[in-house]
Amino acid sequence: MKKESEELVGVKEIARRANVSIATVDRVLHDRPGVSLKTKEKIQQIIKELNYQPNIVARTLASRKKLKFAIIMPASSEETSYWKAPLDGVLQAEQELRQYGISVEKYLFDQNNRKTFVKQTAALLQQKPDGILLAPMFVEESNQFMQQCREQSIPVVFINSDLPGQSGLAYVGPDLYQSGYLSAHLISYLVRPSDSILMLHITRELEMDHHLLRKEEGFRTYWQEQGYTQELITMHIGQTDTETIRHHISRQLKNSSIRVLFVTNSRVAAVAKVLEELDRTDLLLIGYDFLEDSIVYLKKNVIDFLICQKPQEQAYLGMMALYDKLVLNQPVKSVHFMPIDIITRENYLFYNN
Amino acid sequence: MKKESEELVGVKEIARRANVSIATVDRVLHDRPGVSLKTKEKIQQIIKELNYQPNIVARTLASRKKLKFAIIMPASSEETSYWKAPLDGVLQAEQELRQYGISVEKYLFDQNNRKTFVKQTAALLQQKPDGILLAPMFVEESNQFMQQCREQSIPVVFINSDLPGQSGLAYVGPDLYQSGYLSAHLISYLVRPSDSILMLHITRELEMDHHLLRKEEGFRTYWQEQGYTQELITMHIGQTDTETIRHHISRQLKNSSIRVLFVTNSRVAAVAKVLEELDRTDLLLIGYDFLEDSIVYLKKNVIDFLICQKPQEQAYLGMMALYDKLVLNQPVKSVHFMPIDIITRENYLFYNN
DNA sequence: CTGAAAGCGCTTACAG
DNA sequence: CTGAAAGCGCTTACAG
Repeated sequence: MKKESEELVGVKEIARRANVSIATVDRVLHDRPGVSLKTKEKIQQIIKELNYQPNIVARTLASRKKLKFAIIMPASSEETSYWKAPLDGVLQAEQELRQYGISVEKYLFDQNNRKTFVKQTAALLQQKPDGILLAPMFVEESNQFMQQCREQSIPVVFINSDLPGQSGLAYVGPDLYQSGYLSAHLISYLVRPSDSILMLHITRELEMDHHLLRKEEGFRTYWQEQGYTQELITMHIGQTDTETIRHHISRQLKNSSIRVLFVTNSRVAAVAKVLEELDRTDLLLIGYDFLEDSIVYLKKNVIDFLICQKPQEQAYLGMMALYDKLVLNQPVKSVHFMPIDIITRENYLFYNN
Repeated sequence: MKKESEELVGVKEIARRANVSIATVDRVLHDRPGVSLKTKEKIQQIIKELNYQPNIVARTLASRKKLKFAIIMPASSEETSYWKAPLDGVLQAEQELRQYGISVEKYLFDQNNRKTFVKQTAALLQQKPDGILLAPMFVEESNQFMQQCREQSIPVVFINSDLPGQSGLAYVGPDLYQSGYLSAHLISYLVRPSDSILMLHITRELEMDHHLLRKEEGFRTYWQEQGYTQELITMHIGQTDTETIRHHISRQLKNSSIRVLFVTNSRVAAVAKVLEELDRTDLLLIGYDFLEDSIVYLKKNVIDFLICQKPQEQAYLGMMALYDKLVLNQPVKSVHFMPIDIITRENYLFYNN
């Protein structure tokens, strides 16, 4: 009985019961104007009674509406291939969404050059996309961009990191504080009472530091909560070339009890290279992200742990959030924290970004 | 130009070019009989030239074919709620697949009683499903079941563990050997030279042991490869009640240097309970699976690490493999190993089964 | 404010 | 072996 009624529920049946045409039902369904209040209420009542669920497949086929999504994120670079993964996520989403008539335009910028970001946002807005996926690396410029999106009523989803004080449609990415907190926990198993820990922020753009500093904050909080007394040395290296890194690290290692190095981003591969050259692979090295370079050192046991946050999935889910909102008209979770994955020599083969 | 041609590609255009009706194109598309070889080849040629991609949305809408999937796995029980997660994965898939006309029938059995499995497989086959998701707990009975599925040409996807010597459509689950190997690596960071390790297999059904023994094998291999000399005590506990577990563990702990306990399945929660009662939470405890009970002890720092393999996703992906094969006619990866996740007090909040 | 009709790109009987 | 026609459940002009 229940089944039968379920079979019948469609615009046609609703129209029949309301004594109107399916066009009118469609108007109510989409809250379009041109329906008398009385008819509207009657139809809404029937929709409710029947617990009508629209057939998304039919809707997609009939509506030739083509949506345009735009993404803007850093380009993968010599310096770090991190951004290849999010782009892959975008590509995956694009492929799945293509059959629903959604196209995706990609705008990449140089994460060491905020001007390229501004330029790309301008180009992007000219295309008048229906939804935007944004990796907000530059706080100030991103704020301005958000302002424009708001004016044009274009929903924006953040990935990788959010934008302090701004709320887009959703954020998909790591909880940076917890990420640092976790690292501290992990490291607490590895250090002896007399060891020191060297925490390294390796980045050119100061702006990105709010990112790294959140991790440090989480780390320090854990350390204090636990009452650990090991020395914690923090260091900022403003150049990302091996030369500079080697210089600073070898100096630090000369006269100290450092036994653990914690790199707060994907530059851990560069540190691994340095440690290998210095013949100090005995040290424990922990860092971020699942990059090919890093995996090489993970296999060689130079890097001990990598903390990853599924960059590909971040982008994929971000795109799907736009789809849920814009196509399915579904509510979207405003914050979606990614799992914090710990990668080792043994499980890396099974890690899917 | 390219774009224009892409717009036009559909059965209609193919039919026009081949000078046939779209019905004939459809026949070729689905490799149905009733087309002369000459016509068939001509059409295939055009399909290739045009790089025709069928519109799945239209196809789904037009084809009122209703597929029936069946799943058979253990029921979640008092003893362990592990199987709740895979069922959730099935439910999630069911919801997404419903709109494509796919229904899912669930057959659950008691993992401590192989007769219930046999009974359920019989009931399942009577329904003549188009595809099956199977957690093959009982090797012999599962083999017989597979035989029947083969006779009826029903594709089967394994989850959780595969079936030695049998190949279904696909396997989605952990690489058990690597899982044990990883545990050993993790534990190697935690033990001091004088410590001993207690490895615990807690299970009633001997049959399931091939599962656990694979993990032990991986563990031992790592330990040997690395040349570690710490004592490794293995123990099988055939009852899963707290009483029995306490009895065995307290005996072991009495006179030994044991400092790490490694439980090879989800019964780690019971061990945690015992350790708490014995006031031996100073010991390091590592086990499997993301169960509520275990998380409680993880938070309390009684359990130190949990190794998880996304049971929910296993089932979800298994269902999707059936969909890819049966609906989209796409090739399916015959083995899909899950990532090996390490869960701690700090990252559990961000873990999605 | 409302409805009749065409159409989205396929599949499915049915007729020949 | 092949084709004309109806239909899947919606949306979209268009006419009134």
